[in-house]
Amino acid sequence: MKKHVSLKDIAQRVGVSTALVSYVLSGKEREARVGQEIAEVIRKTAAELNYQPNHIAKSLKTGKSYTIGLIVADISNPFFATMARQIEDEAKRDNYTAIFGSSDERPDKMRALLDVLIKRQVDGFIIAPTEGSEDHVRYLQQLRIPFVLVDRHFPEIDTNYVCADNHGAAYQATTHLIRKGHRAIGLVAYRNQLVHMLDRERGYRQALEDHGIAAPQPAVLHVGFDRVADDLARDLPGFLGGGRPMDALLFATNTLSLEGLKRLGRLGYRIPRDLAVVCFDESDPFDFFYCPITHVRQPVAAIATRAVRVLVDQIQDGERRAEHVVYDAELVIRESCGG
Amino acid sequence: MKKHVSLKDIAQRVGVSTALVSYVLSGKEREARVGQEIAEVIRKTAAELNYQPNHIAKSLKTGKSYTIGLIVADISNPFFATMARQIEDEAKRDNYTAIFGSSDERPDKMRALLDVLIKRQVDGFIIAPTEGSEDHVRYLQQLRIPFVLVDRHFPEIDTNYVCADNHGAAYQATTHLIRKGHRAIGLVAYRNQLVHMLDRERGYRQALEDHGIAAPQPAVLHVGFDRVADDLARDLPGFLGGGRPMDALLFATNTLSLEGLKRLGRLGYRIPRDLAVVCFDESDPFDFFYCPITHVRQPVAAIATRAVRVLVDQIQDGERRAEHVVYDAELVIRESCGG
DNA sequence: TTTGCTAGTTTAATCGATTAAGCATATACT
DNA sequence: AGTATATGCTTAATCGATTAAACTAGCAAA
Repeated sequence: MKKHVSLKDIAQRVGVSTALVSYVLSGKEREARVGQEIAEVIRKTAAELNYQPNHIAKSLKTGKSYTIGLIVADISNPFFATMARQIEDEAKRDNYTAIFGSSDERPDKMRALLDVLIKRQVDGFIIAPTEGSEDHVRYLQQLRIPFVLVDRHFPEIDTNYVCADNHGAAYQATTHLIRKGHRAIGLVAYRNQLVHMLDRERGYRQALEDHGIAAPQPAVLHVGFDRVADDLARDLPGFLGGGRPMDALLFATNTLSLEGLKRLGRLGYRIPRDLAVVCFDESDPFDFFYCPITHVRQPVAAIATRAVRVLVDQIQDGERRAEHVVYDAELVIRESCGG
Repeated sequence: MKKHVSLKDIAQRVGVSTALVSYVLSGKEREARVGQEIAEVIRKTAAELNYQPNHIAKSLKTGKSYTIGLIVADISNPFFATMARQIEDEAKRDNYTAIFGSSDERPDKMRALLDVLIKRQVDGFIIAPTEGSEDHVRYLQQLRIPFVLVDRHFPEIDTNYVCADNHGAAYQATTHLIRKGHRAIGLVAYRNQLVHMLDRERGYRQALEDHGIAAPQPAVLHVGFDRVADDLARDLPGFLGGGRPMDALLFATNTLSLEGLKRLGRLGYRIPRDLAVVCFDESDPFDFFYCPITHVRQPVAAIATRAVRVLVDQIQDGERRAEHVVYDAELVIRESCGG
């Protein structure tokens, strides 16, 4: 059992040059004017030997790996896992395959992943960039490697990006809480400067302002990415029960939501009786909570498929200008904001 | 801005042959007796030019891609997403990178994925094989491509595998239900012949038998993988309320659990009052359910890291005999089985 | 002076596929 | 007959790195 069947093996067996075999098997027989009979023989022999072209050799020669590097914060986070799946499916349509890596929201890890994948000659990247990774993004631009940012992006850098309308989503969620009669509405967000997080905060504040409601002091509880549970345990009680007690909370991500809901339970809050809640993202628990949770559904599938499209377009035409795609998010109304 | 810096560029700049550069940059300067000064110059120049070795060229020459193909049922399923993340981290220790693909439990898709990844010259596979993919597994054996099966395996084929003790886990879960006083215990499982599913069923039956309890008729509700919600909607009521009504259910996977719990809610069952429940796998909702769910926690991290270890060992020594690793699962007791 | 060794470096083949260019031979056209 | 064109196939360079083998000095020993 030979380890690998190459063009050469087929060529020898048929008694022709490897060139001819290559032409036939890569569908160039018309352009290369290959004879009908010999083409048939070649095809048959290839099938007999179960020839599998060596994609690596092809890549080396053509300079195209048909591989997409996918860098997210954490592939085990359902938000990114779902996105990964959609990207996989969409990429397959164009014969692309994805290699993934998790940055854990750390710019150094992100950079390391970029370098590993650049060495592997990926044709382009789909990236949920970490905070403080502006230079790494510029680095990709210098190298002229196509990429699309998803979920977040950097307003000061002109790049492709595909994301949800975070401002609008937060605005809508906050407005919903206001309509339901809540006035002391707090936001629980990550302590970072990424635009998706800031937009959520801005959308939230804008909604309060537009409805003539003063933001609580403080209005936002900032939580560290890698210490969500601890920070919430320490800070949530004070945040909720400050000068003027909160009567509603908006959680800015699925992870924050889950930890927050757990903590609220331990603190004895009943939802929506003691506190109304809206969460960002989707999460199975939202449906299973004793009080189903009103949440902001991001169009993950649309973001993923569009990101692939934009990337593939960019790969095929490196000169095309950056695309900025923003999808509306949807407020899924359940029962966590009261009647 | 040059697209790519190669060994040649460095060689020209320094005024030596590419061989020398290669020796220095791949740490072979001792064996190749490269001069100290020139080695320094080469290293400095490489750094200046930000040289990134072309991994593809290297792979072509060495025949090693340092890439692992990961094939699971669905990367967006938290069980597999978590596994993917652990595999990513463990593989990185040995400089391996993972390419993933989702089979959707379909053997044809699995085969297609195998072929795509074989063409890409992955050094080995970690696979959660689909039902009916025995021939594809044998195909890998014929090609002498190292692989490790995870989660499931084929008893009749001698391969590496790493999985949980499904029989023991189901036995333990069922025994727990019995101890809690339940007698009419049903199992909800996928309709397939994969060993992990059969083992769960066998463990369940064995526990009943060992405790002198007759299995309900029917004892198992079989559900199609791609029609979980529909099948449950149609069959669950009859299954529960048959001749002798069920007083406890064991769900064989996380997806079945979630759909099952939803359906039970709609049917008006209160847990554990009307029905006790134990679920397989972990899932965020289990903690958030109005009645936290007793469940079987599989050692996903252990399975993933061990699978990588076994695979890497196999890659390095193709002759080593197949390893069979079975990890105990843990019953996490919550409140869904009554006091 | 010749031989032998060592250190330092280059040469060139190789991995497997792609593809421009070249070389025959056959047929068509004037 | 002589030239042009089409057909069918091969040659050989190439992608970028690896590495066995060859080569060149320089120096020591005999």
